[in-house]
Amino acid sequence: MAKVKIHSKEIPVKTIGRLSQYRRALLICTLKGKTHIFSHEIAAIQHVTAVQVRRDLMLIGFNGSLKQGYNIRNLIDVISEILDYEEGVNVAIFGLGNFGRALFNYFYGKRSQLRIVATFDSNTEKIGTEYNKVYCYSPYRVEEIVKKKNIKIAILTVPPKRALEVAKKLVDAGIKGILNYTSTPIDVPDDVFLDEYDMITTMEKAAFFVKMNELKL
Amino acid sequence: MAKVKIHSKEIPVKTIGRLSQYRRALLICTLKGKTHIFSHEIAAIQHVTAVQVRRDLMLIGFNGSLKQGYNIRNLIDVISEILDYEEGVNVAIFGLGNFGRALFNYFYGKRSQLRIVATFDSNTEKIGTEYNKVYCYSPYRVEEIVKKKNIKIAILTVPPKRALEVAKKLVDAGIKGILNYTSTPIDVPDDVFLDEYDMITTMEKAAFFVKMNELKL
DNA sequence: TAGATTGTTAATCGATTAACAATC
DNA sequence: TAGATTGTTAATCGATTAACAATC
Repeated sequence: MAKVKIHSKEIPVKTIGRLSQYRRALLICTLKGKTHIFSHEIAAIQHVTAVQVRRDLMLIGFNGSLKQGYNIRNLIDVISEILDYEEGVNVAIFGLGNFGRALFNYFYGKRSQLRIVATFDSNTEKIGTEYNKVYCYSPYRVEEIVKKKNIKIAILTVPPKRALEVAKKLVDAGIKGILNYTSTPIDVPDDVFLDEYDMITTMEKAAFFVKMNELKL
Repeated sequence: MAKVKIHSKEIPVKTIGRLSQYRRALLICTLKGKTHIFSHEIAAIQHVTAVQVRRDLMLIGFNGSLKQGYNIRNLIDVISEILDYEEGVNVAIFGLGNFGRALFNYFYGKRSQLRIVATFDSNTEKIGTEYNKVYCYSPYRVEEIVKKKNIKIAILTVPPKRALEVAKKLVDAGIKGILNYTSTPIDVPDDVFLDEYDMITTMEKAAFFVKMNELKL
């Protein structure tokens, strides 16, 4: 899934990601009372080029004016219409360890669009308790709860060894998007969105670059 | 910085990331007593293609045999020689909130190569305390401590509003790699490694895909 | 030999950037 | 008019994939 159709135009997935970033920058601008913005101003906030911004906006069919640039309020609305899901999306966290809890807090209350409605953990001491008023279920109940609560997106923070097995269970239960934060790569069917972020790899890359830079000097 | 030179060959940054993943898969294989592995087997563990694996290994000049594939032990050694930094790399966490602590625990004791040697937080209740035996410093002491402890990599988990200011401070203090987990994009000079992972954007992308998929049905 | 695999070049694909006409 | 900006096409760049000779 590298492209998506909007208004019968093909839009790269990367553009979708940037739209989300643009919107955040724009929201901050409205707080400051700004009503219009130029492409190079958006570019300066996020770090992309002005051409990139214009091209992205072109793809979603949003027009600016030569004198004033883009109307911020309208642009936010157009982006929101593309990105947002009216009723919001229900999310569950699988694995309520440190990382799972951190992600929970990170999202809690921030985005009304994205609601964490359940957590799962295999630790019997956690099962049945509430964390920030959200119930923690046994993994045995994944299928039941995912259906009952209409959970669409799963945040995967279980131990790496259990990642594959849990991912399979999630797909079977009808989950439509998985954010995999374990270090085990997982496979999902084409119609399930998958994002994998592996911190260990990132750190090793960073360390490698530090090393390269030192050798150069 | 899209490419890197190793043995006078240009290697894409993405290959570096994959090498780190390959190594992890290979380490698991050695635990199981395997001594040799085919490109398609490595490909199956991580999710890349066999051609990709062979091409990556070609780039680092590692050869396999037609009968047995690649010697696992040797391959691990070659990858380690490329990625690792003998003396290890010192890392500090900036912002000891939930997320910062989660990352701390995630790394603690796992990678001897990557050592978390300091944390920083502006909360006066945290300053001066130890978290897992690592001291928490005031942000005012960034420059001093970064130099004294030879800290090369910074994990940035401060509140989004403070990201830019802290990042600037880090660069000035001589940090050589920043992993930015705040939702504010930052800019760094060319010689500083930067990885940005924005969870909110990822979640919004996931939600968008869920929506797209539902509309299709 | 037939079959499986490696190593490598060339083709393809996708995304970014350069260039520039049109407009205010 | 000169200068700044948008919108869009074409060129470039980079990474992945296809194709295939060579080898065991």
